[in-house]
Amino acid sequence: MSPRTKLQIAQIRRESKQQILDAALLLFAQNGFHHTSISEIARAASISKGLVYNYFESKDDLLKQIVETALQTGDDFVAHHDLDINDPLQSIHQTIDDVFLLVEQNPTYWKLIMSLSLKEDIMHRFKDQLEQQAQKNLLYLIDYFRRLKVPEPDNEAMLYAAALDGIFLHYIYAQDHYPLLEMKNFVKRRIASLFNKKKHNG
Amino acid sequence: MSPRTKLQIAQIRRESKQQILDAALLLFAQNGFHHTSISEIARAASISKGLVYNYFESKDDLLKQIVETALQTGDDFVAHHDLDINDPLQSIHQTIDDVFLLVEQNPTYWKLIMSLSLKEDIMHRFKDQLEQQAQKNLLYLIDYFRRLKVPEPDNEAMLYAAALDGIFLHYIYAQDHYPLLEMKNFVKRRIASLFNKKKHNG
Amino acid sequence: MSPRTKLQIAQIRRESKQQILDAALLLFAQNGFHHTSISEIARAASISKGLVYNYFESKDDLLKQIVETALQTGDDFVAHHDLDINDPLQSIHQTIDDVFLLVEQNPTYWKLIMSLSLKEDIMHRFKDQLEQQAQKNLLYLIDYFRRLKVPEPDNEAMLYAAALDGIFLHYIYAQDHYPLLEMKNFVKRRIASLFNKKKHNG
Amino acid sequence: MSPRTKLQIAQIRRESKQQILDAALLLFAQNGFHHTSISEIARAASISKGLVYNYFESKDDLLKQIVETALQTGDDFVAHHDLDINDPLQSIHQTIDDVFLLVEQNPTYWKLIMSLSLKEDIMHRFKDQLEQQAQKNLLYLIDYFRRLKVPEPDNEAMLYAAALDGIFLHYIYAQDHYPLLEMKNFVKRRIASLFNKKKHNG
DNA sequence: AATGAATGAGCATTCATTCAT
DNA sequence: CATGAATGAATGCTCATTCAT
Repeated sequence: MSPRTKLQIAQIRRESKQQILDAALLLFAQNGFHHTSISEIARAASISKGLVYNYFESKDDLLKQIVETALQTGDDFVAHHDLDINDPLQSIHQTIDDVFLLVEQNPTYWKLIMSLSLKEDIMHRFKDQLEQQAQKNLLYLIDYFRRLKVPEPDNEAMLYAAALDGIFLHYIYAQDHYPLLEMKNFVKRRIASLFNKKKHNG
Repeated sequence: MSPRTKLQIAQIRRESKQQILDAALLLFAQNGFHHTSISEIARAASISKGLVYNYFESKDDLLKQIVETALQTGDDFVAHHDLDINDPLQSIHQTIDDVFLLVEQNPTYWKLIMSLSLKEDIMHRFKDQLEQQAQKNLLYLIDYFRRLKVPEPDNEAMLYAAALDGIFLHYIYAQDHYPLLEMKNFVKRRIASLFNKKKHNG
Repeated sequence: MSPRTKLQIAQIRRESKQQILDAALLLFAQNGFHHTSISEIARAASISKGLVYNYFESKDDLLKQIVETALQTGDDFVAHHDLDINDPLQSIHQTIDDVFLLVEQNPTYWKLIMSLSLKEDIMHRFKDQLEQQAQKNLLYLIDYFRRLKVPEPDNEAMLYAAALDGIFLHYIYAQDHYPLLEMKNFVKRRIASLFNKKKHNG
Repeated sequence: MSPRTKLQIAQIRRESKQQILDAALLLFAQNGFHHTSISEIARAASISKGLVYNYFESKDDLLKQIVETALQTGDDFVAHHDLDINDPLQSIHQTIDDVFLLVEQNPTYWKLIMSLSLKEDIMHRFKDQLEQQAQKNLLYLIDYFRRLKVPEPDNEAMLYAAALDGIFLHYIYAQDHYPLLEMKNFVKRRIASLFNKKKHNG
């Protein structure tokens, strides 16, 4: 009789919206933005086509919200490292653990971001944000390496940044076959060896 | 108005086809496959829309031939290394020079390939070929490292393979701002240091 | 929380319905029937979308009731003239005053009616009613002119009927810039001159 | 074998475009702009939906070209009167003949223009042009009346302008039943009587 | 070999209407 | 009486592809 309470409505909205976001993320990552129709998303989310527009202004807006969620996750991850001020090697190891965890737990997100990051028509809106975040991460890495007295901290940082992105690219491409854990540990060992070598030489 | 000879016709065909391929590659890389219409390609190639279908069965076929050209270039590049059998470090340096040159000279190709490599709907036809080629390159690298007595040649090779792809990813993304030459030299130095360290320790 | 009396409910219904009608009239006249959505009407009436359907069977029904109200106003206006039987010139002047007043006081209604009157898909339901009313008004005018011994009362009546509609059309189109009062007085003067000329000639 | 000549293509294009324009004009005038779908237009023109977009950028552009044709016809009509400088009464009669002819010959155009002229969402683009044209015509009329020594030339002109638009409105609304010829002659007679009265009084 | 008119399937988006609460 | 989530038909528009010339 009486209409639903605001709480109930908010709950319904949150659930429906999440259903759409989940379905869209999966399909965008799997088939690409342009090869995913609103109809497909609706079908995958078990709702009607029209309902999508109750929650998102447009297909572009839907993508935007997905990408922003992904980038926000990355931002949160970086923010949490502001507090690490002690042992740099420890910090790097922690960072590596975190970033691998991030990718392992949300491979679909990162697949989408990587896939989109090369499509300029779609990503020019996010390019600035993406670059800033990458730059921020790079500066942390450089700082760590500098404190570890690594001889060429800038180059070393860029190399490892590239290596990590390359690893994730290969992981996403090969999905199940890739020895992600093995690579993580190897990267940590290699970085430790940089440090050890310096220590021994000093 | 004398009829063209078969040779002339073949020549015209080859040139027209190449014009289309060039225009399509540029536009696909610039604007994405789905955002490039046959009309645009025809206009860019200064021919009519209909003529495209005299040379290519479909838009997909056009893409396929572009990708195959790119992959063939990579194959040729690998094939040429079958002959290197002497100093492994020299070989690695040569390989690195070659692969950087390849990317520098055809950034558009690699941008397209990288962009497409994550779009399963488009690339599933090329995935096997791409993986085989990557695997082949990886095996060479492992072999080089093994001969250099690097302790974990498999991991080291995978790391550098990832690093190279990561560098190219960053280069393609940042285009003009990226210190590609600096990174090339740094990679070479780092690999040399792997070797030197071993030598000194041995 | 005591249940509302039937009277209260009827009161609420009447008020809600009027709110919807007012909002719809304004929006239909402002933006056109097809460019006004039920959502907009509901928002403008500060009620929910669904509630509109408690009062009106459909969007078409809503329009129908608005148009009928407008036509009823016209009918009432004509009916009130049944009683005028004395001085025809006086009657005509009175009629002109009334009809100008009607338009001045409800420009929105007449704008909507005029706008709709040419859209056959919408108005075919009202066309008969509209024509009958126009015919009735025309007959009054003819009768007045006949009693004033105007030489061609039929043509003269049709001319002035057209002139009035033309004036209202221009007024609605130009809205604020139109000298409606000036035209009203001029029309009255012209009609008086018809009469005077006859009188003098006679 | 050989492709069509440019002349043939231009011919085909002209014919197809005219087919679309004719069908669209009819349907827009009959059912209104918003109630006419591109599919309907295509069906009425016996062509495919997509072909419409080979000739018009959008549905709006199609409307624009129709309206512009109509307005151009009106412009041409006005322009042709620049040359009349002699007997004002003769000029007015000629003008009236012309404008009635214009409407009689293209009732569909004028129906559309009148119907649209009250839909602000559609016509705001043409409003300026329409008003300028109306103003120009009005000034001619005022000038004629002034030269005829009519006492209130401005008001008289506005009245007759309104009367003419009202007549056309009624004609378009009643289509076949309206005594357009009779009204034309009556208007001419009335205007002549204005003149005669003056002459006799003078 | 070459042209471009013509087709029609496919897609994003809107919106009147329904209905569970 | 009242709400707004949900539906799905309809529409403007794009574009790969075909085909007559």
